[in-house]
Amino acid sequence: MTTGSSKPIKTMADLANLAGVSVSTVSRALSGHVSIPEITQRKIQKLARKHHYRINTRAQNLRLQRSNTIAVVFPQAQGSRRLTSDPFYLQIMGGISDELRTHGYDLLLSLSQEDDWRYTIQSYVLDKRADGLLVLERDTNEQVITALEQAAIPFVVWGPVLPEQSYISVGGDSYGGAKMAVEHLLNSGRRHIGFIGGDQTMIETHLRYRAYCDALKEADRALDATKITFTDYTPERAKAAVTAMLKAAPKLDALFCCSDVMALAAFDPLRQAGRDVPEDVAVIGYDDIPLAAHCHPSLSTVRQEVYEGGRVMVQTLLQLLQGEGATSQMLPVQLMRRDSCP
Amino acid sequence: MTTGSSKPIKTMADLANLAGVSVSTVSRALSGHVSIPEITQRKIQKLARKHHYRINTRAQNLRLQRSNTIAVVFPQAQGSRRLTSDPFYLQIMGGISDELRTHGYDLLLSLSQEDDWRYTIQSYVLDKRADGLLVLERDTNEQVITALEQAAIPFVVWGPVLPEQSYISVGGDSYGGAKMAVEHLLNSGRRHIGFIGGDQTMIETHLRYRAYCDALKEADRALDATKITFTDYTPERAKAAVTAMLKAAPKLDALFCCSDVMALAAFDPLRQAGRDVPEDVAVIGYDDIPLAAHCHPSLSTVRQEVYEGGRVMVQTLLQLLQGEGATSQMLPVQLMRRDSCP
DNA sequence: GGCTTTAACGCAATCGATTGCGTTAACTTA
DNA sequence: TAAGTTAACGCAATCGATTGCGTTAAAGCC
Repeated sequence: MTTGSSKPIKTMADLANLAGVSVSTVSRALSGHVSIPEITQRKIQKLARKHHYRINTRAQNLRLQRSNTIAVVFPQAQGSRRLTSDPFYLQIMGGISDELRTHGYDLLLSLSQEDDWRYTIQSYVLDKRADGLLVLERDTNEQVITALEQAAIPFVVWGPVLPEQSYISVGGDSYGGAKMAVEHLLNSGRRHIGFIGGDQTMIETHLRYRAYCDALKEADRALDATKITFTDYTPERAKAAVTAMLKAAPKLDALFCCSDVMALAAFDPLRQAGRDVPEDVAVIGYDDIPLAAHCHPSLSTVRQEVYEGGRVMVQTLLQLLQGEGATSQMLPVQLMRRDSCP
Repeated sequence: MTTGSSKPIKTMADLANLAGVSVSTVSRALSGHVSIPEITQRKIQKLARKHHYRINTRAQNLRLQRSNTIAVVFPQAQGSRRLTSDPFYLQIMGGISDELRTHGYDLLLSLSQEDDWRYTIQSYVLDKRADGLLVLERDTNEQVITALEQAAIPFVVWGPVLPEQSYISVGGDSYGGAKMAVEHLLNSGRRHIGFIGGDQTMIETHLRYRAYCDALKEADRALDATKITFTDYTPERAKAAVTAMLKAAPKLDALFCCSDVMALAAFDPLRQAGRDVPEDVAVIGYDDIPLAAHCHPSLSTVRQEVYEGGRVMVQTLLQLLQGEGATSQMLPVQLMRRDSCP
């Protein structure tokens, strides 16, 4: 076996030289075009393998007017640090990454601050660096979605599906999940149920809050503003919120939090106030992050199939890109009963 | 103001037409070349802005033989799910992303399984889709690093700096951090200190284990195999490890864990066994994830400046790419004394 | 053998930029 | 006014691929 490695084969031209044919023939041979006899195809393919030749994807994409890349953006509100504190995002990224790879797409990541939105959109899609966008959190005022729609950029948003929405989203059943959780608290005999959510303008928080209200109403319980807090999806803010809530509403006997990270952070002020979980205060979170089942007490929570959700987002976006009609999808959620509210 | 939007300006040729000059002139005007008088430069730049023209980065990069992109790979060992369970990774990604943006680089992400390593390397760098690589966890057997070195691909690894290493890495002082932690446990009067780490072949775990051994030795304590477990960086495995350890070593009065997620997962089996934290068993973790300060009891831990670490990795890689000499960096760590071991 | 058919492959334009070099016209100088 | 200088800009090659169309030569047919 004489692997005469005279010079590295970097381009099709190199390979064409070596094979004694033209670049066109190499291109067609590698892509299996009919006009090249199988014998020649195999010969050239073999040569390419031998010299570890790989098509330059970027040149190919330029020629083919595509990018074979999907950009993922996290439009994190300014000041929010949920992004770097919540494993939720890692799980969804795992699903997105795996699914993109099976389709041969690259993943361009942008952990952008709110300010950078317009720039990000233009820079990624108008530059043709990405074929489409995956948006992992709604902008609070939906400016971004409007911008994306105007720019005619294919995109899929993570979030609950609303009846009248003009864009496509994939997300868990926020309303249903929260309803199950609050009803479970009510069924456990709890009467003073607190709510801790993210920013009020977030659609997810909004839906979960509505579910909370509806569940209380159906149980003939009145709303009590002292037991309702809209804050930020971070442990710090959640902790502060619970501390304040305990002061304002000492009879609190249950807590529904819009994320597991917030729920876990609630344990500390509760214990410091002498309340046992779940005996004195039952707690239910949201997401079912890996730690939820393995903390103490283990956390009851609404499980979202987030990894699967990431994969579905990709599938949906690719359908959009291929011009097939795609539809929003509401993924089922599941109440995980654990020790914090058995 | 007559914004006659006849047709969208997508390419330099469009813009050149509009301005009545050649493509070359537009190119030079936009890049501020001296041979174009300032008057013309400003005129063309203004026109470009007016029509929201943006240079096609991919074409530009092809021409300039660069990619302006850095790829981040997570060589997760098969079966390990740390990737999608540990906020550690999110923090480091935040630093990487922010720093890359300030330098105008794109971020290509690959959450690859071990199998895909060779493919990933070839596909990203040999295809010239990325100028360099950031590696977020060492392969257990360092095969990958060898492959990268052979392929002459610029890369920077996250991890502790070893005296004789041939490549460049950025990481916290694993040995020093662990030493501080175990010494703090000893100073608190603990005598039966357990160790829970990741895979034994992981350099970080190895260094922390050596620090643990050295600290015990210096305190004239013998090693006890029943109090040492090498497992996986996930809450499930950590929990199982602690349960087993409590059976085998009932006198356990302290626990040092190689990640906060493992430490938090240790709380549950400890409590179930009737041990209070920190009264009966003190616990120290590693990383200082956001939740650590806000759980109950709040977690003592070794803080790594992970966000900053991500930024340093990028800076180091960019230095490498510019041909400047770059050096490995050991970032300082800090013992955060909280309630789990005050 | 001459003509048509067709298999196999090459030429050259193209994707959207950059850049060395050549060209044009205005300006300077003798 | 003719020759030389220089400012301003265009031509065309180039990065590494793809592809419509044209060309060549062998094969088929009468």
